Amino acid sequence: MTVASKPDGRVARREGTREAIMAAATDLFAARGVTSTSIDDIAEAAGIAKGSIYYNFESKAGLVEAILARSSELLTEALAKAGDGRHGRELRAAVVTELLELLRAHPGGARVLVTELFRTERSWREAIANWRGLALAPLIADLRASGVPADRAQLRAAAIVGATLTAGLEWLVFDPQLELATVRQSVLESLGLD
Amino acid sequence: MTVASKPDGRVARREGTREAIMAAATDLFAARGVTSTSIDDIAEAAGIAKGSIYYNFESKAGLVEAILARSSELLTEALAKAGDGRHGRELRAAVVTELLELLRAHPGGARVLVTELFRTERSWREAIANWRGLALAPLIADLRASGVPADRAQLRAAAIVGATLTAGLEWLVFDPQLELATVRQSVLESLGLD
DNA sequence: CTTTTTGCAATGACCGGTCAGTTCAACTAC
DNA sequence: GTAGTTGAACTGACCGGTCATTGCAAAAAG
Repeated sequence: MTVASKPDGRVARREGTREAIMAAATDLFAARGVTSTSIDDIAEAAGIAKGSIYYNFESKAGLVEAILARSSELLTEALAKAGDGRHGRELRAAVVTELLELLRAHPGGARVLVTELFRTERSWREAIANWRGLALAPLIADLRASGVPADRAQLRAAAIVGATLTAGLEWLVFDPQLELATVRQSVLESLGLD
Repeated sequence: MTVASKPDGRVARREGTREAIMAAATDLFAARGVTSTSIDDIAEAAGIAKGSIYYNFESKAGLVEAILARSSELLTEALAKAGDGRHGRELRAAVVTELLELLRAHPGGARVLVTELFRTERSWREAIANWRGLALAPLIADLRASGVPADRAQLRAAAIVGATLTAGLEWLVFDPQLELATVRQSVLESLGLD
């Protein structure tokens, strides 16, 4: 082996630290909030030195943006996958399923995203707004294709995603022993999609 | 006068200061988050002295709890009113209407409540959990009366309230020019209650 | 194969600034 | 007189960001 790719073990090392930092930061941000989490807290939780955080990220805001960017990317992929080849109720049901699976795989990222979604005086506000538009695009497009006017489609998309995220967080934060299928079924019933 | 109650105009004066502090703090907390808002910011925004905040509230955490308590109280009242004498789909539709009206009247409080809802390492976490159970009680009770098992009723209540709050915040934060009726109709359609 | 060099990655003590909370003497409305 | 308010001054803890220094893996030289 070894013919093809990565010749340098250093990039792997650095990638490892970046990953450890982001993972630790995501969990702490989710539990305490961004501002209540210090860089020292993150360094300690990640088991690396404070300086390494600033070696790998420009600033605390940069770290937050990197985390939000990845969460948004995953969200966009999930909704794109749900929309692929589906329409109407079937598509909306797939959105619920994909979102819950994503939520289970990355609960911390979702919590950070949700808490930052409606903040108006944060440096990364604009970035979030853009990503949200991108992520919701497939769902909104399908609603519009079904004859729903633009502003209403936006609201309905928000309601569908909001219902799923809220029930999903309720599940993961307060009743993590429940099965995904149970949660899925409940959300579908709530949305009249069962 | 003076027979029955108010013996002193000073309590009204003090109530005014308390109100001004809570109003200013709520707006700032909603936009920037609790930890990113300083006591000096609040005093300046409220047009009162810093000392008055500590005369009227025990601490910053105490102020936050007072705000969350009032928001939760309003939420409980709204859901109780929606549940009064109604059942099934009619009740759930009334929940949507009451919540949106409450949201329009107190957008800041709702935003603070939502962002703190899923935090797990805050001093007021327990208080929020209790208030939430209390507020959702009428909705959950009706779902259970319709034959939904306990854990599912909890999830469905979360989904219904989550859908309404998410769409409602979308409305107030990003499209405040829309009519309440439009938002209401969109949420009802999303929940299959139209 | 062994030794030396190179430069990326990681470190943690440190600095300047911020903020919650305290104190208090003067002032105001009742 | 007294409950409530003011605003400035102060403290001590904490926090984001910096930087001189060290560690270390790979490349170059022998």
